[in-house]
Amino acid sequence: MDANPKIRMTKQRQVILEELCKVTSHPTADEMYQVIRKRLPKISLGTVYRNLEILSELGMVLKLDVGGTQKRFDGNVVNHYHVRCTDCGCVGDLHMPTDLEIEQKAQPLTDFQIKRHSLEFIGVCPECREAKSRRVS
Amino acid sequence: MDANPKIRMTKQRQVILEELCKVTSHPTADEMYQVIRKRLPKISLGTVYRNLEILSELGMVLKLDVGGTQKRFDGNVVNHYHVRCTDCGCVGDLHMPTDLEIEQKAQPLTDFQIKRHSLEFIGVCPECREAKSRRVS
DNA sequence: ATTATCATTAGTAATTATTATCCATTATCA
DNA sequence: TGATAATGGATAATAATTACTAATGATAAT
Repeated sequence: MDANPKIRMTKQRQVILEELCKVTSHPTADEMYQVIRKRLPKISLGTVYRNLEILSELGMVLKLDVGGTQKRFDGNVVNHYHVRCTDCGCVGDLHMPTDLEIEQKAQPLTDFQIKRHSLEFIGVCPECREAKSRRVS
Repeated sequence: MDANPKIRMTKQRQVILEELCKVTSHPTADEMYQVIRKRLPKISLGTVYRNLEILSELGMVLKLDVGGTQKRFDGNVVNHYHVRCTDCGCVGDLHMPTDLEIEQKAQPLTDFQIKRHSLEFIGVCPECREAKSRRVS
């Protein structure tokens, strides 16, 4: 294994990147797999995992470590915040300027060397809210 | 299974709560298991998981969904922020007033109903920083 | 006090998400 | 063209967590 291997943009890798950039739903690896399979029926789940990992190492996609059991992926690499639904676990974007000052404010309060921050809002998505109110009435 | 079962403060449950409140290290379930075993050698890992879950549902401890592969637990239920080390994954507290305004600012920008937010700083802990500089020199 | 009930336990099996391995295939470049 | 390295698909392995089960111990009712 070379330290700096030549990256090939294979069909599989390209389709994964394309499909991820198409959506704003922050899919899990398995959700990606289901979508990709429609275009490449022979692709394996391992390939999806491997390529999402590689693409995220290259900085072409974002691997999100938001709450829940599964990692999620984002085709939008520009720094932004997220909202997660407590009920269904879905994740949406929250387009609000990221606060860089807060890292400066936090730095004197810890002996960790702060590199970045991640802010996640937690709430209920419209669909789940709708489902809840229907249950009550 | 009753919808509202009577919960008993068993020895196991109490020791788990005690030991978690003693530390500020935000241990994983397995780390808790290792500590508890010193006092209750016969306890099983499943019991630790089950009780941490129950205690967090009761609001007596906090289940943290910070990055990394394992969930972490916190005996301090007062809302506060955390710092996570990119290298070793350890988690520290960051005692800075939590910003409630930010939820109000974010609300108009999403159709999710925001309940709370979680802010995590990401950096390098003193130990790992030390280890790094030693490797260079 | 005795018994019936029910929460809880330890131990183990099962599940879920992810990563690693193996070998055939394909692309790249000398 | 032929050598070499990257990649893919299939499958096995691993890690973290959850579910299941029979036994145990507390609680409440008689």
